[in-house]
Amino acid sequence: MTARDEQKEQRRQLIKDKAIELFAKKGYAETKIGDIAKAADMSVGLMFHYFESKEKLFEEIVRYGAMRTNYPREMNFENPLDYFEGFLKMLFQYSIEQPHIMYLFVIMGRLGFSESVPQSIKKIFGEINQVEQSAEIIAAGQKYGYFREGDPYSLSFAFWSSVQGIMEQLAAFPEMRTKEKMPDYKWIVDIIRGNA
Amino acid sequence: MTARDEQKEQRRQLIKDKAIELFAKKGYAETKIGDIAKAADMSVGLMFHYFESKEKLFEEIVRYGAMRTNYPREMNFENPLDYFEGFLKMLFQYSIEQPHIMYLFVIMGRLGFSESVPQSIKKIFGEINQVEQSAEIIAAGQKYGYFREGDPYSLSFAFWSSVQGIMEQLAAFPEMRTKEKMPDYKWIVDIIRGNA
DNA sequence: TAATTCATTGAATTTATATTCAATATCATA
DNA sequence: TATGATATTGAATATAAATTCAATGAATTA
Repeated sequence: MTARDEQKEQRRQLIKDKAIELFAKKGYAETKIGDIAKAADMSVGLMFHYFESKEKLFEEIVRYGAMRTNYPREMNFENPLDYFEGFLKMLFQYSIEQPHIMYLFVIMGRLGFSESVPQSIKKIFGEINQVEQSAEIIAAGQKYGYFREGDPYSLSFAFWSSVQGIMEQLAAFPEMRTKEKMPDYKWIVDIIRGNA
Repeated sequence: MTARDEQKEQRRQLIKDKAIELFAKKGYAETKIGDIAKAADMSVGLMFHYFESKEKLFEEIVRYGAMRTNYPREMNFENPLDYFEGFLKMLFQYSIEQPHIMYLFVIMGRLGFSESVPQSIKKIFGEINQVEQSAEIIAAGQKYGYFREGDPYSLSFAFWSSVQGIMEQLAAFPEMRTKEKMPDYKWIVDIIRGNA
């Protein structure tokens, strides 16, 4: 890769980074190309040199987000509780160091709604189904008493919805993003764990 | 009140109802006046007969939402746990019967972000501080062992963020809004209760 | 019934924003 | 240094959505 290509890649990355933050904080429609340009300190015109359109930029971010918010499958764990504790611990940790991951989470979580999101993007999203996957793990774990009683899918839904909510509020209130003030991941795992 | 005034009030209410659902599902910017008009089965022009502008309509909804999502202060409770259990039980119940309240919750919860929201609206929002109020109740309750250990503000933040997340996901996935599939309010209260 | 007021529409206007484009500057390399 | 390629800008254009408005229809009241 030539020096110029690297430069180009860095510029693109800068734009994506700023856009991720803005899309997470304000949503797709409320984020104007002008906002992103200003955040990345460049002219609006230049944005179109790097990205074909606002939609394509968003699509690229979603594609990236799909990768980044989807570790669980790859994680290996001792027992099913570890699956959730390990993931949350990591997520909360990362959120302080690189708000990045938190923003991606917010963006991905919102895709469920938005009837206005183009089909190509919804498709990427549809392929990940955190709730479904986790429900299976919960169902299996319940047999060994790792989780509380209750419909596994509902438990999984409650758990991931809460995680989503916390990521969103953390995105909105940066003053909560310190070691001291961050929620403890164990509190959240207790949604599915109960006193099992 | 004359018959015509009543008629007018009903029309305004119809518009607000449809708008609440749309604003909750798609956000402010992505909800077009045309969308609301279509949902309320009237012309776009007529919308402006009833509401001065999209922003004023939104403001009115936020004002209404501030009232509806802010019961806790008025609730009386035996012990501090009741405060949260009672509120959540009611909220989840209502969400099935009248998605209304859920949508309002979503709208209110999102106001935290949106730097684009006009000042007048932010002001209404700023006056409610669920997290702050609840933190006090938690702090008081901890002394008597009603809640788990931990920073009261963080606990309150985690709790309300989770509620927010659940309301949002319920708004997005109506198939979860049945007695059987709804999360159990006790699961969520366990965030702050732990095994205390 | 006539006059008045309100409800409603669809088309015209304005405005905000995405997108295009021609011109210029900067960089890389022969 | 000259040439070509890429980066960058600001202004022009296109587009979509909010808002206004004149005209029409329906209800209400004198």
